[in-house]
Amino acid sequence: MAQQEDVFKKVVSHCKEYGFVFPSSEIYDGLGAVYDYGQMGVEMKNNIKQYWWQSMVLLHDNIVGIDSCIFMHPTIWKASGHVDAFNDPLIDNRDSKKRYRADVLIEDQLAKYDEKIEKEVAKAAKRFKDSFNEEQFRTTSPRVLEIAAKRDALHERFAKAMNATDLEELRQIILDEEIVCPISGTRNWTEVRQFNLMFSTEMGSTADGAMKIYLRPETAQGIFVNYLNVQKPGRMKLPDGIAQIGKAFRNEIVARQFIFRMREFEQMEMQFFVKPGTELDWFPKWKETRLKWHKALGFGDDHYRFHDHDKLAHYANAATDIEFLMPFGFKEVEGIHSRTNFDLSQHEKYSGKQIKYFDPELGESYVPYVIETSIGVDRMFLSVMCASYKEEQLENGETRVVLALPPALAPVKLAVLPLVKKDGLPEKAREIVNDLKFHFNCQYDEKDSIGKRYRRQDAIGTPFCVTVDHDTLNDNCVTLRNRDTMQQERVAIDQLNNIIADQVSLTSLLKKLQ
RNA sequence: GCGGAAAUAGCUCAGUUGGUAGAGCACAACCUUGCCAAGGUUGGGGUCGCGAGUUCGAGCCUCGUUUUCCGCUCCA
Repeated sequence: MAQQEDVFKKVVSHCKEYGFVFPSSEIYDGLGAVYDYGQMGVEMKNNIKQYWWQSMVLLHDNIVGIDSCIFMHPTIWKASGHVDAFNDPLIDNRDSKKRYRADVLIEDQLAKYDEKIEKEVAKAAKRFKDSFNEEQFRTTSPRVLEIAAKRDALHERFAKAMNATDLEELRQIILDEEIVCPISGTRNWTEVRQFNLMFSTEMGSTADGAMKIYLRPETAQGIFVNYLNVQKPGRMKLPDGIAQIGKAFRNEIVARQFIFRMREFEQMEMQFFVKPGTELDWFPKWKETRLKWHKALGFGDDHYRFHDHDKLAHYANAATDIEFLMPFGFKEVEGIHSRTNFDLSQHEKYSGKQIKYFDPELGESYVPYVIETSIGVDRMFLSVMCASYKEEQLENGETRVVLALPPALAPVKLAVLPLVKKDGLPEKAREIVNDLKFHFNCQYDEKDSIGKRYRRQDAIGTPFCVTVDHDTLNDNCVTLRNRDTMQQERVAIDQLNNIIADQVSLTSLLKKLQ
């Protein structure tokens, strides 16, 4: 494990050293949990996004894409539940250093009153045996009534405090109820603090006319609110899907582990709309479809597993994660959720507009059910980096650092290298670059020894290198070197595009999905 | 946000009991060489995370602060 985390550290510094990922605003000491992509990183990230987009939109004739805005009407986040659910009142115990949600502590306390009542009932049942009338006992026992009264009073006080988001009152409740920390057993509590996980800003340039709006915490809602806008002009029939790639923002309390959890991140989400009652048939289909997409990258099937949720979110009736084996363990990369008709129904309720699909076969309208696949671009990027980073022992005893990226995801596809920096070889190499640069990303490098240049390309994952030597000037052939095998073969310059383009294109990956 | 550790060149690090910064690699130019991290010469790059304090003098001591890492906590 320690060795594995060591690998993770190496990946992080490799990312910085070779222009993949930098801490944001680094010259100003950085900004917490925000990272920028560099010249290599952006190419690879774009390739990942293309792979996903094409697998969704090109390969499924019933899935289309959209690009909705980060700014959306604030009521959308009330409807989705984010305004309530993303606001957690938290409290720390000073002795155990543990942090709790204040509302959860109080809810536990409420449950304890119920337990007390049940205990009383059980005790009485034991005592009176056959003559015991439970219903009567519950409604008349002074002991039970006293506990119930306390419980109801607490419930009312709690609900009032939550409604008003009165943090001091929440703390006072915890003190009055003498709630103790389950770990330390003490009542040494800090203040209750509100953590709003949504970023907000103001729209409107004058102070009095400004409206508080949020930066979206997920891209999904942009799809839901546009469902009929897309479905109608597309004359789309259920089941149909809408895909979107875009930024989302969450003000995480603790954001760590490099780009695994960032405050500004990018999602690739697809919402698949189905007939009510068929959603649990579609759910396993999408699980398999998505797993296949991951496995096609060739990192090994043992790097993936499903993690089915036992505890479901309020909107879901089935949920699973696709987890990837990172150096720090299996971690969620993608979520697949059966979201029922929760979101569309909520938007009907809050907007007052109908969001129904007219089913021509049934001759009736209904709110579609939704299967969601949601994958984090940055997490995907990190998993690709971690799985590709290798330190190889060579026969001559040296180690070489190589990024064994799937060629379709590699930022640079081909490096063209003149063996020496004279005798017309650089000019010949430039010619090759100028011809092939229209087809894929090429680099030209004439600095340092040929071996060193190969290693530099290995470090950024370039699948192919072409070397121009003196013979090239006569026979128009070059040596083509393979990154993974380090084998070389002599090929004609006019064959290069044919040989390379196919192997580095997304098409080769996408065909595995059929 | 709490506790622990750390912060010196692009990277990895050294820097003695306090005396105004070094190495290797990397980078740039030139020479030599030419198929798997070659050699030589020269050069660029650091107000030692930031701000105070102690001191004649702080990379080093004290306090504060920021960031990162580990643990806790949280995670639609």
